Amino acid sequence: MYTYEYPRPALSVDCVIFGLNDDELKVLLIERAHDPYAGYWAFPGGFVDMDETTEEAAKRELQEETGIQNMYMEQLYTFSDVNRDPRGRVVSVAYYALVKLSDFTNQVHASSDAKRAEWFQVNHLPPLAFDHAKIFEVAFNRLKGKVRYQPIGFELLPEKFTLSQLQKLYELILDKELDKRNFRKKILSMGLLVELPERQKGVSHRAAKLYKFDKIKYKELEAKGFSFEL
Amino acid sequence: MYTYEYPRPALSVDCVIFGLNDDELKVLLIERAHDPYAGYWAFPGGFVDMDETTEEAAKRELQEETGIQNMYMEQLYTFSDVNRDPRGRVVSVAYYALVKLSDFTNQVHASSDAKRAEWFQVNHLPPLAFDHAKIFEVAFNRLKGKVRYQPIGFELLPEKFTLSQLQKLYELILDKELDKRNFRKKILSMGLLVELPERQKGVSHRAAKLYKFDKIKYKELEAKGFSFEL
DNA sequence: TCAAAAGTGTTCCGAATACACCCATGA
DNA sequence: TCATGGGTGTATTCGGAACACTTTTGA
Repeated sequence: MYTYEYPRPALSVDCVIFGLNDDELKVLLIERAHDPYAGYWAFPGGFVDMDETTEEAAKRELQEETGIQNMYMEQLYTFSDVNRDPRGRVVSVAYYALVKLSDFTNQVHASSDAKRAEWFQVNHLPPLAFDHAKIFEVAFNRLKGKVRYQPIGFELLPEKFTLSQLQKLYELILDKELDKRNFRKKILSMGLLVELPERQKGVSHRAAKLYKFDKIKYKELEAKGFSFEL
Repeated sequence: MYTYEYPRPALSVDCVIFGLNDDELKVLLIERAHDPYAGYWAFPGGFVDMDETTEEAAKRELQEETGIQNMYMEQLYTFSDVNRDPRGRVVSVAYYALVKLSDFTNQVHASSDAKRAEWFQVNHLPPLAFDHAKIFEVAFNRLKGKVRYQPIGFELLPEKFTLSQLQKLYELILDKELDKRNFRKKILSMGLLVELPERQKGVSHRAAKLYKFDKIKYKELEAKGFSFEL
């Protein structure tokens, strides 16, 4: 038991994890087994330990609940509505993360807890627990905003990707169609993509060239004041 | 005394308040009377009560410590380094605020506590307590970023302002000179400024027209997909 | 009459947009 | 041989950048 002179809210973290599956943008949810909100879905999360930052807590929870590691992660917002959790005062620091879904088997095995984890398409989410619908909204808007002026979209793609995959990704996130020629012209003119001596395999049409994102070059350019924009 | 099954970090808020004084961008700091960091300066802040959101806490602290009310305020970031406060584990949700300094007497009277509050120019800050230098850095960068694609600069100016004042403000925040004609052309072309039937008074040169920002029109345009950009 | 800031248009250049056809591949 | 997506260039338009002089006012 721990006692304090003044009352303290509990502090938790929640993670909105985006992944790209073929032509669909998805988020990872976990089904709640117990009340409150038994049967509802929620973002993975948990309480912050005393010897870890909130970011460390978010990564730990993610690892524990889904086995996912080493993803791109960023703080989203802190949610502190007094009644957001019926069990009592809980303030939650939300993070959002981008993962290369291709790195995982299609189903993320929920961990120890025998909780069920599943990827849902972003515009077909089931009923969410707590204020998680609000959290998702903030996360998705942040992603839409950020993807345009920082090259974080690549975090969702496999190491090697085609220009069409990249374009489709942007079309999904920004929710509008882009012109193929203009898109290619612009993205290639930045000089951040490396053309690989490889092509797509096993497709029943002309095989596309594969590219990878040159992170090192991006860091260099960024330091010189270059700004990614799409 | 309050007792919990698991230990909990304390939860506080800190506010970075920006104000514009003539030709200088300033932030409000409070001198610490006691250890830790006695004699250092810190952003106003305090602990979050159980019946208020973090945003409410930030506004309350600001009101208590400085008397400032009704300013533009936005959540900045949550700082959770394990050792950021030598007294123990304290997680702090930081906010930044923009105030019309013209609304206040030049010196903000520090409140009850007999703490000394003072406005400092943003590039001549005294030594700051805790991780407040880091907080300031994040806040200033956020301001620089946000001011370009949201019309928040107006929150720093008086109701009625001249185009030169507006331009100077942007030059200060973005830290670069802007061309007068291009600036005016662009800002006026947005149709968000209302020309008032008034002019500057008591200046020893040609008196400038006064304008005000049309917030209602901005909301309308924003809803239609217009995006402010400078 | 001087100093100091207000106010005002045009030209040029580069980037964004619009747009259509042939190519390679496996089924 | 057909269906499917891969790959490519040009003309036009629009917005950003550069740039200098006249006007007004109070000291």
